Amino acid sequence: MNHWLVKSEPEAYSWADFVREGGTDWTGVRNYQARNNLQAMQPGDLALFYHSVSEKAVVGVAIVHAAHAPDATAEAGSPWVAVHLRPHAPLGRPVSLAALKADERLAQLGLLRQSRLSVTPVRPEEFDLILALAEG
DNA sequence: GCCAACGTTGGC
DNA sequence: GCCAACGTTGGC
Repeated sequence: MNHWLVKSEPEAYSWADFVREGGTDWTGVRNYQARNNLQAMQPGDLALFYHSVSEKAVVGVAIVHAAHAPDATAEAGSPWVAVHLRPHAPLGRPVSLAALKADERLAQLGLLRQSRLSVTPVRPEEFDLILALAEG
């Protein structure tokens, strides 16, 4: 099983929206590197859900419910794909960007190394550590 | 509001 | 194929 981190601006689509809807097609990714990550996702993979810009914190865990399919919001024949994500669990408490940066064990975290990439892989030990930080 | 990072576009 | 210009993202 692989682990991931997906970003969303809460003003555009928040964890609360995600929970309310019970899941969503993760559409709108228009970057090849992020698309490649979407294509590598398999059902059962877990993804940290990060609120960018206004909140800057990991707030929950999503689970990949369906592997990639063409992004219905893109033109037919375009290379863009979406996966279907469902809520898996909220975090006990959000883990802020500052907290991620402050932990030297997360120095290689994709989010920190390439802050603009909207879908990044997360190493299992990084994933577990972030969950542990959320437990306080 | 500013700016750094970075991806894309287009002229040459 | 190179690179300058430009647009977008997202942290500060």
